[in-house]
Amino acid sequence: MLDIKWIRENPSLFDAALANRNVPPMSSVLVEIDARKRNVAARLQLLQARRNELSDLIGIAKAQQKDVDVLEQEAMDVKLSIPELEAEESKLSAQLQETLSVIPNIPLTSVPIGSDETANKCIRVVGEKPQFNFSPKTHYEIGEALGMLDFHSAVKISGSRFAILRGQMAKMERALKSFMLDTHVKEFGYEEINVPFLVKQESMYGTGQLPKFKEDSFATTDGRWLIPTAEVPLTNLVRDMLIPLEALPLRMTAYSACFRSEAGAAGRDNRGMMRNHQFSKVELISVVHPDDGEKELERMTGAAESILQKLGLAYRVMLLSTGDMGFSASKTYDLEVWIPSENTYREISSCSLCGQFQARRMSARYKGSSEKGFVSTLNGSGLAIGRTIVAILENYQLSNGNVIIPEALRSYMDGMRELTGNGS
RNA sequence: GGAGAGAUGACAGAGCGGUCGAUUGUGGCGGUCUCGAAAACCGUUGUGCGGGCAACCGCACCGCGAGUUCGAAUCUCGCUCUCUCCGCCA
Repeated sequence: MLDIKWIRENPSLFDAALANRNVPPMSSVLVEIDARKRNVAARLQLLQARRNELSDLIGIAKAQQKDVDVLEQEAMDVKLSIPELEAEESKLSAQLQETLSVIPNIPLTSVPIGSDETANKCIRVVGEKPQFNFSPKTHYEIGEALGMLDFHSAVKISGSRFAILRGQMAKMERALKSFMLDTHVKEFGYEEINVPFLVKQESMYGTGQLPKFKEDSFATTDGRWLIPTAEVPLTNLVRDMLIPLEALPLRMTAYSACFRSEAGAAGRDNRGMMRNHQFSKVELISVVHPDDGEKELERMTGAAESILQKLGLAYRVMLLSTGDMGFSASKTYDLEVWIPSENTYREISSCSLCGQFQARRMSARYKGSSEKGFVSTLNGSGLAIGRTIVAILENYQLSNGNVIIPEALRSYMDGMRELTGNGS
């Protein structure tokens, strides 16, 4: 949610920013609604003021046992003209609110301008791509050959776009979860949190999934939503809170399953575990003073990168262009990991600064001795576990079909050095 | 699922239908005292919106939504949520 006051004062800046996000200009509509609303409110308030004044006078007159007929008559007249204006005002407020709630965040000036991902800017390329003296297989070929990735059973049980991990690979998923959480807690000072995977509508609204993107997520029969990311429950921890300035920054990390309908993804990544309805992810959340957002984004991105570095995976950091960013973001770095079978980099983490956009939606504020305001929120994957497994399988594959387990993970896997397809 | 209790300011906790936007305590801020600190004492301290250069003024807000009334935190109804007890259950 953007600040209508800011839009009112900077209509052309606002429209220019929207244009960069492929959204048509909206300032004139918004300013118009806002002006009408304030006009109605001003008239309403005059009537209310008179009504309150008359009520006080009646109270005083009655206490003095004076005649109140004239006063009561005027009070009655005033009273009757109020409801119409009230209805008008709440209608305009709702209209303003609805219009604002589907407008995306404004990109920071450091974000490259462009209409889609082709305008994204590569910030750095890190790590060594593996060299193979054979043609590298896809992760699903490797996993199925090892008997550890079972898509047939997944289809039988749940349908397409699910995966079942078995044996050593199931263990690896569990190891990755612990490894990532431990790293973020011990090295980067995040608090480990265990969150619900079902949330209320208000929570989805707070982080920006609703009302605009309801077709992207799954709803339950009792009106709750399956979280598409742990960002939702984690960030909503500060909803309706007034946080003491000295408590900032808040840094939290959580593992969760994530559920996405992938409604618009027909035909993309149909095979394997790149794009499933359910996947595992370790999420990072920061809540900071609004001045500290960009600095914190760098820090958070660094934390996510450290996982890739420890796992020895080659990756690059992309600064997303204005046209490729998510709804709530004002600046986003994607981490893209090297995928040998596709001979390309694929997204494995997305770290976004949302500024005060989410905080305004969910009323998350901070208060210091001499200042107060909406906090700034950030979220980032650290990392998507399913895609991390994909990357490990492909980058560490051997010609005999086995897969080397990255050293950083071995202590979490009873010292195991390779996925062999034998035993569990 | 059954029965009961409750939702008030950052937190705790009062509040006969008429200066109640709200007593009080804690916390915060400022000060007195002190070499300094603690304690004690004094003062101050809600949020949002609108108007004004400003001092300031107005409106709304005591879970949410309706209603009664000239006037509602206080009365009525509906909803939501929380808590306690019983039952069931991982």
